[in-house]
Amino acid sequence: MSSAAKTLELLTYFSTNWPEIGLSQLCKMAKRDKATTYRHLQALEKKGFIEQNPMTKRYRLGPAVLQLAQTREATVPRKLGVQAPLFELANATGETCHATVLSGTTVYELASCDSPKHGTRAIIDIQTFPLHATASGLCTLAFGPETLMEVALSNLHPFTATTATTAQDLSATVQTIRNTGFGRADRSYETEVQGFSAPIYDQTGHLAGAVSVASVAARFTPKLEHVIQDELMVAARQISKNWGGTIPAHIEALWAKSLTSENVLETAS
Amino acid sequence: MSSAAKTLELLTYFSTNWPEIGLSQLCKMAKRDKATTYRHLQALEKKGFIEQNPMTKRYRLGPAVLQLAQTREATVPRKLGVQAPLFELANATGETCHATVLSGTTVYELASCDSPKHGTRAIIDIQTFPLHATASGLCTLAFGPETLMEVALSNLHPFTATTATTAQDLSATVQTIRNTGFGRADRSYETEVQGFSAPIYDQTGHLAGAVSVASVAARFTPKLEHVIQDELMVAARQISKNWGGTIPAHIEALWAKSLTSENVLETAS
DNA sequence: TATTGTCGGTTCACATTATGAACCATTGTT
DNA sequence: AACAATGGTTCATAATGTGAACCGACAATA
Repeated sequence: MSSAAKTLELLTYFSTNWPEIGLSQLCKMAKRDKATTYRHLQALEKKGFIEQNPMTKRYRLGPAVLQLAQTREATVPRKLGVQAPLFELANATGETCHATVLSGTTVYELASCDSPKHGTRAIIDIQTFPLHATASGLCTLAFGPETLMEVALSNLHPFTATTATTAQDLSATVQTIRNTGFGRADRSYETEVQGFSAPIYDQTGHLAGAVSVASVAARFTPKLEHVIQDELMVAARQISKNWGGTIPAHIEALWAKSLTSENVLETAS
Repeated sequence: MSSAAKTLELLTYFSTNWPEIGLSQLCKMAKRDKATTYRHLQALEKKGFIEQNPMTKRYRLGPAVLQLAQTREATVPRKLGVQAPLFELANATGETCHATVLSGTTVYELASCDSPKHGTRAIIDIQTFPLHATASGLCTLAFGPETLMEVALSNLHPFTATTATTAQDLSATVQTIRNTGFGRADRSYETEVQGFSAPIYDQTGHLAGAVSVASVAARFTPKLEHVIQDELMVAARQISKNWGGTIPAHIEALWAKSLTSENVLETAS
């Protein structure tokens, strides 16, 4: 790994829960030598990516990141295009919703919205979504570039008892998603949470991200599933539109089929 | 310069005016070898700091910066504490206002507000403020850590005819500021712009940034100067309060004196 | 007061890593 | 067809990164 990559990696240890980190602490987290870590921190500090709290001597994120974020959002207004549909989705489903973006081979959280009374809230803990265990990740895996599968297979961390941990399991899960048009994670990341997800597309015509609903398994019902899928389609279409893309025909076809079969179930019950 | 620093430096070339940059172009800007730049870009991309537009093959800032910014602002809500006072300042003075933060030895733009009809607007061009030529920079130099002077002296770029270009000039300018409590840049960064600035403090008790007014020299009058200084004090006090600090007594004393002498002038004229 | 542990930060011999001239493949222009 | 861009790759060279050991300061413990 390049020295630059190691340096950048240090930034990922800063989070809302842990905003200030001392040198020794950071060494432990990153499992690196103190001298090395110190030099990396120096580089980051010199460029304004971190700064040292003069009181505590600990490090925290610096002003440079604000500028970059401002430029990014002015260039590619992903967050802007996600706010309203995500709020609607949370409102309609009564569950917590997320929007994620795929960049390279990583699924990043972009925004999150609690339902239904709260507005869009700040990202709290998770910053990247595991490809093999979350609805967003699986959805991205199913409809994103083929090369993602290798990355996913290289890290099949078993979060829960139902997490896919073999290539066979994972490929079966992905296949199901490719057949239905919806990502689904049945308590595979957190016990007691069912995730549903739909793909988002931008002007390139490729998958750009995913929108998902995290439903508490306890209060989950087939009727709710129906509502979630329904609303996910609406949200995915709207966000794609806001991002300058459209849902590809083959996905729409899957969704149409899915709806039909659900209607059949509904009329049957 | 460390390889990590070089890598980070690439990020600064992305701006709202120039959001997407190709490999060759970036090489020219950074004056580096193509292979080197390419490897650096790879590192940045792998960590999500940039991404490649699949259409144009050009690079742009990635999603990772959004997360860092979110964490930074959640940790140290600088922007939040600046918005309202800056708007008031722009309103009251009728000029464009800026807030800057000092991080390490660099003065970063934090927010900017056009007057009086426009709201707070995005940062457009400048991202860091030269210490020796801008009101914010000079103010920071005057009331910030002593070590800044070395940094300032190492880069006395002559922006205009009145830019301080010698150690003597600069130290005289700084001395004046230390006597008045206000940073001032008389067409030393842009011809036709008079800058005024006041220091901001946070909970550490040290200077944390500056708030400034960029006044068009053409429509500048002693009366306007009075208004600007008056409003700068209000803004600096409020922002310092929002950042958990207060204006130190010696600065307040300078301001009080400055006001008195102005009143004398006023009654005399 | 002496001891111990931890902190942020520094040194220097060692070797991994970065570097850039020259190269290739592709695309659009003249 | 020749040319000039582009993004991307190779490999010998050399600069840069690395980490065990060290330092001084501070805090808790005995």
